[in-house]
Amino acid sequence: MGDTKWLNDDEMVLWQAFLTAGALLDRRIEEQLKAESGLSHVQYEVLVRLSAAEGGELRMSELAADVLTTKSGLTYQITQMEKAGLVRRRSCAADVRGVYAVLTDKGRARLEGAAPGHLRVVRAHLIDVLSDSQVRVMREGLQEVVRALGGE
Amino acid sequence: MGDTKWLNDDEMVLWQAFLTAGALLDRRIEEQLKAESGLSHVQYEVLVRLSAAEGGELRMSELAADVLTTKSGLTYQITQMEKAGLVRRRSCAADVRGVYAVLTDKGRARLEGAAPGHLRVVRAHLIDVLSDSQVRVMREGLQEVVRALGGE
DNA sequence: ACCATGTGCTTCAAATTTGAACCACACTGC
DNA sequence: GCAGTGTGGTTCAAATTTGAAGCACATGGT
Repeated sequence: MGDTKWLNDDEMVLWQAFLTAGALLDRRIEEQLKAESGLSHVQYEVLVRLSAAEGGELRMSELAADVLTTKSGLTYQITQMEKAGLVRRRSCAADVRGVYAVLTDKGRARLEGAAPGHLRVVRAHLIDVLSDSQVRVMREGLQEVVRALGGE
Repeated sequence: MGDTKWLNDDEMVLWQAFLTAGALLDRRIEEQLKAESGLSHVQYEVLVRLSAAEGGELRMSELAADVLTTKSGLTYQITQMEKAGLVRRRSCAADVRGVYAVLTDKGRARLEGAAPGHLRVVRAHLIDVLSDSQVRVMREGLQEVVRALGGE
């Protein structure tokens, strides 16, 4: 199979910036969230998804897919969060194997406490450094990338 | 400290797509690299940086910064890679505390073997799904984000 | 009803990551 | 010279992630 198509300068820089931005931003978010609310980013995302869902509950598998983690990874996190009282498990009536993760009042409160600070970080380092048109173009580009990766 | 400035639709979608694209792409890369070359993404990046450096060697701290990992994280990886013969350590003449990570021939060969496959994944899921103008805008936008995060 | 196969979640051990010590040395100013 | 502070790397234990099994049940076809 033939020659490798290397990246040109723009492409190279884009790829590098994509990796760097992702890593640094994640780092900041992780720090901020842990310091200010005692949550990891995954846990925060779990709370977000649950609070947005009907009745504040979701099946484990769906939640795992939503927060982009593995099944076993989610099992671990939900166990932690259950110990912390942010979430509880409820078994599914229709399917005995099924499990719902349910947001508790404490969980919802924690999310509400954490959201503003989290938002500030996302704004400060991502959204607010971009112009409206950059936001639009990047939104479309990234959606395309997600599509290419089979993210629905 | 007043009200929280929430994200509008475009911003929300951008942020979500950014997270999703990053996570999914990383997953693909990790799989592909491990399957085809027995490397993790971090290890691949280490090889890339070393091969690009003068004499194929870099100080541990600089390398850690380059590949966006922590000092202890790099120590661990370099130890693994040293066992695999991809890299070796050399102590620094000027500063007794200093350590260089040095690329071995085997390491360079491994990188050369891995690069084409890796490139293909990056192209297939990121670069080639974007138009030239999207690449330019996203490059600039992401560089701005990196700057905002203090990535030099 | 029954078997074969698939699903949903958990469990397990191994690999990796994290962050806080820690050690040995470099450097600065006194 | 030398105390005080900073740096470069490593070490350590704890937390998390990963992927392969495993388990118990659901489902479709016969």
